[in-house]
Amino acid sequence: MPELPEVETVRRGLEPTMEGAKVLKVETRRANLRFPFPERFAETLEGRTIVSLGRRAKYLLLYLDQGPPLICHLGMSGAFRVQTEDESLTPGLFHHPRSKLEAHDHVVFHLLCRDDVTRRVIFNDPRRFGFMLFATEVPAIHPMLDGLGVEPTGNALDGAMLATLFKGKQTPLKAALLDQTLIAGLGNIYVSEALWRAGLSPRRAAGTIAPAKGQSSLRADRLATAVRSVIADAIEAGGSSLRDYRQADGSEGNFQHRFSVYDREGEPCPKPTCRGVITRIVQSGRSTFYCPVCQR
DNA sequence: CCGATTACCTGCACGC
DNA sequence: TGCGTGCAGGTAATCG
Repeated sequence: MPELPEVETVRRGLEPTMEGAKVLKVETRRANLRFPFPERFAETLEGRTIVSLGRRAKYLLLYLDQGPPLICHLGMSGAFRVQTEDESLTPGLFHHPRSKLEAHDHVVFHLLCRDDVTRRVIFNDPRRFGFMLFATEVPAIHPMLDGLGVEPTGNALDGAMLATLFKGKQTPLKAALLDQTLIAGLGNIYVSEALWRAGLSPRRAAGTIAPAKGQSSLRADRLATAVRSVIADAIEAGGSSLRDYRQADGSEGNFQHRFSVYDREGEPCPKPTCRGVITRIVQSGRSTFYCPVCQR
């Protein structure tokens, strides 16, 4: 489900509830998600105060007043929702620990929030590709985070850096952009969108965006700009809501209405002067959407 | 080492 | 209505 913009939206959505909250109790309703929960998962969290919420690529980080941060990954279908005690508990079931839980609610955090109200933050993940692990150090060192590439937020990623990262690579641009060790946070949707904005074919060999000797790095510059802009636009729109994905407050993101090519097979290319038709191809087992006319 | 494929899981849309 | 098939935003293990 969530690529970087969705995880950032989740982080911002949870922040008012979780930042400064004390963890009263943690329930896990099965032994594992993608991986087993860490040893003493609940006990380690209970009694702690959540100092702040961070994000690295598609990883959500809960910084605690003591001990290493909790690393959360939403996988394909993970989502958080917040319940306030008053509205969540059915009369007659007051304080019943299982009230209002739904299928695939795997983790329940009982929190005493800064405003002195008790709330529950519930992690739901039908496919269970998500996971929760403790970092081994503060701020957030973990094998899972080692080797992650540059964030496509901010200004660090520019044409020169992209050209260097992709230099000599024969692999298609689609695969190179999905490689989290190069750029961290892009997923299947935003790779298609960024390549359309850049006017570059997903099939083009990644190494060929580098400028020839003495030439300007036009392609690399265009691609870097496209990646940064699509990520920034998607964050600003609150991410994309597909299928069952919702923001933590229950509202939907808006960016799915602004897809130029993703899931638009057969539609005309939205580029004003282009007569192309959006085409779906499969690359390394996953759908890519692009316009074969204006993306070269 | 590299890149491509498969596995992990459930739900849903679709065709018959 | 039911059943089989394919597909879905993730990463990691395996294969050549």
